Amino acid sequence: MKDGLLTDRQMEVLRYRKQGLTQQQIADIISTSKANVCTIEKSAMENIRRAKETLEFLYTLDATHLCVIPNGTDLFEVPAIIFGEAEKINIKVKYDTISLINRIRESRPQCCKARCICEDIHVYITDAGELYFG
Amino acid sequence: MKDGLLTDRQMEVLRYRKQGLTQQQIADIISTSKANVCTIEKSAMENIRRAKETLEFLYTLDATHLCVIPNGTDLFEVPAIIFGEAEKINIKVKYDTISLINRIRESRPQCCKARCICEDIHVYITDAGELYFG
DNA sequence: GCAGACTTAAACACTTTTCGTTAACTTTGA
DNA sequence: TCAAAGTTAACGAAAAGTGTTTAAGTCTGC
Repeated sequence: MKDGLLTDRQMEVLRYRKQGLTQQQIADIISTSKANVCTIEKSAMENIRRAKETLEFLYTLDATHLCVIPNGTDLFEVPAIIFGEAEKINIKVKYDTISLINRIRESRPQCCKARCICEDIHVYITDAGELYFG
Repeated sequence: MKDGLLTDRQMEVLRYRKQGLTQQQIADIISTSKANVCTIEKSAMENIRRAKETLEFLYTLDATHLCVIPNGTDLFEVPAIIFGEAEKINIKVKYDTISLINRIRESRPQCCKARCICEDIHVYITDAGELYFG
């Protein structure tokens, strides 16, 4: 039973990158070429993308795609967008403005720098008005 | 460039399952054995587990290692340990005692037998006080 | 106990992924 | 413009994942 999608090599490279090392420096440390470090990093990112998409699929199993909150949106404007889209398809969102903002912050902490959404957020909604952020 | 982690076969089976069909019924529809449906479903769940774990790893990348809760610790003593360690580095944990215990139980169910932590748990924390258990 | 639903293990052919090389290419900052 | 950083393409070998089958196993409700 393996753990995640990423191989040891991929995690190793990502950690070094997070520390700010260049591909060449990492290549020296792990004794390979910088081209190889590049491809390892690239396939790691690809795996991360696939992991996200896999969970998106899960949500779509019992929810429908409502809208996308674009990168750069003010967090406080998000509820109005979501309420508007939900109204279009006649679903009542089961959160009020405040608790919706809290849900987003809890659900995607890495997307919320202060009041600014710093990453596109896909919003899914069930018939019952439950929301998912992918 | 493939999309998610799940194969077409795996998504097919999950969709039928969501509709409430038995493995035998699905086997008849897609013309194979029920044992095969079982293994396909199982590997789909395994892939979903791995997708989640992959994203968890991502979070630990921008969090710092706070401490280790040693195997054998009483679950109810954990919050005090974490609050203490976080205070040392001047970060305010964004959970209170009760919700912290719940977070641990949800996040690492296999580590909590009754009130006893039965596996070392590495605790990570972000500047914002968000916690991850690895 | 019995039937139906589900799980498991071993084995097999097949496909995909990974890590690595070399060599040429583009981007970026001073 | 120069050097360092990063990317890309083509290729190979080894490893891992997938879909299948068959046959045996567990678990559950009646």
